[in-house]
Amino acid sequence: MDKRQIKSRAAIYRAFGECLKEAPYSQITVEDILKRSSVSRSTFYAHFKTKDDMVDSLIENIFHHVFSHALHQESTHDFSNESVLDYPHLFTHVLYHLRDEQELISVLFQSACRDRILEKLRENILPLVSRCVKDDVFPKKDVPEQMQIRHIAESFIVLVNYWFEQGCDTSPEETTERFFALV
Amino acid sequence: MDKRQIKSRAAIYRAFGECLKEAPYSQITVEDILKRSSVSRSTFYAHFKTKDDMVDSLIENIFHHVFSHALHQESTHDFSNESVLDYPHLFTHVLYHLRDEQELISVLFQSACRDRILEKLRENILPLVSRCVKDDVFPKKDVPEQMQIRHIAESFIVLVNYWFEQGCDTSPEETTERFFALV
DNA sequence: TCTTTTATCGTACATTATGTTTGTTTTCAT
DNA sequence: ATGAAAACAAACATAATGTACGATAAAAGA
Repeated sequence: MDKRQIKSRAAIYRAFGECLKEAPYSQITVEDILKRSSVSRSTFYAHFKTKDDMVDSLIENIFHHVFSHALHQESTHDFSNESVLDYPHLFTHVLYHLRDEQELISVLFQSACRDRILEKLRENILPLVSRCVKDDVFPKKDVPEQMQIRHIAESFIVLVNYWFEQGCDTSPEETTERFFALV
Repeated sequence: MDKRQIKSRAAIYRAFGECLKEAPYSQITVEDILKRSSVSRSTFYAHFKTKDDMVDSLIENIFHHVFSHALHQESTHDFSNESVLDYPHLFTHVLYHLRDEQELISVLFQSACRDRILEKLRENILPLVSRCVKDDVFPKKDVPEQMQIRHIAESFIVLVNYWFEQGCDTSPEETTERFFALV
């Protein structure tokens, strides 16, 4: 991607994050973002169709960073031998990357975008948890398997939420331990 | 409240619910709601400051119905004797009332309002779960108590979510059983 | 280095949404 | 029946949205 595009997008993302500290999502206008980022109106609309579209792109961007490594580990892992993935390490890994984006994610968690970022987290975590359950990493419960998968995935998500609320006060390793203690 | 006010509000709520089936939340304008509800602009603004305000009021309204009975049971319960509240019945009760509002809640769950309605559910469920944990209804885990409370409350919420996604296909009683099986 | 491509900018503009105001009509409560 | 209060219609100022265009600056490629 062109250097200028990267710069524009970064400026927009940053400005939006700052706006979110001062006003609720629905009250932030494209106008506000333009002023703060010093990006011109036409440039904004050259990149994004709407404000919503911009936020989707921002969230996409965050999770690309968070999960690209985890996915890489998965894809390079040799499934032909019977060994099981090191799941705790994988979750810890995800937590490390989330913490890297702590400032922006914290703001998003407190905003009306919260749902969209949690949805994205869910989308990325579900396949991971799904494989865990199929590998019998967790004790089976007397409920439909899909329900248990959802339950465990959501447990991770709420843990992440709690973790961020506390300002990521515990280490990713410890947080993973707590996750496994809970489910 | 005046009959006319109730009628106006109901028309607005209904129209909004219909709009939500056709367009994402942020694209729905006050204009759309006015057309659909046949309520005049000035009336809308006499009731609500903004669209967001209207949604808050709508959600408040739903949960008033859902929780007013449960809270009543709690408040009339005699805490002076040592008996413990019938928690499973209480959760079942909440599920019954949620199911009564199934149509509207289902739409809200799929919209950008999702987060606000879940937040409200969380707000109402947390005190209930909090008391459960203090009454040792659930097995203690080796994590901070607040974290466990959050975890269990969120488990209930995700269960409700799942339940609605499946079209409330199981009975409230059975759903409560599953909840207790999970946590 | 020179040229071509492409992103950004500035400005202007049409369109649409917001929120307020005013006077009138209808409906409710008593 | 009558007064109080709510809904209405219409008009309005203000502000946001999204588009268009030529000019300028920066990056990419030869």
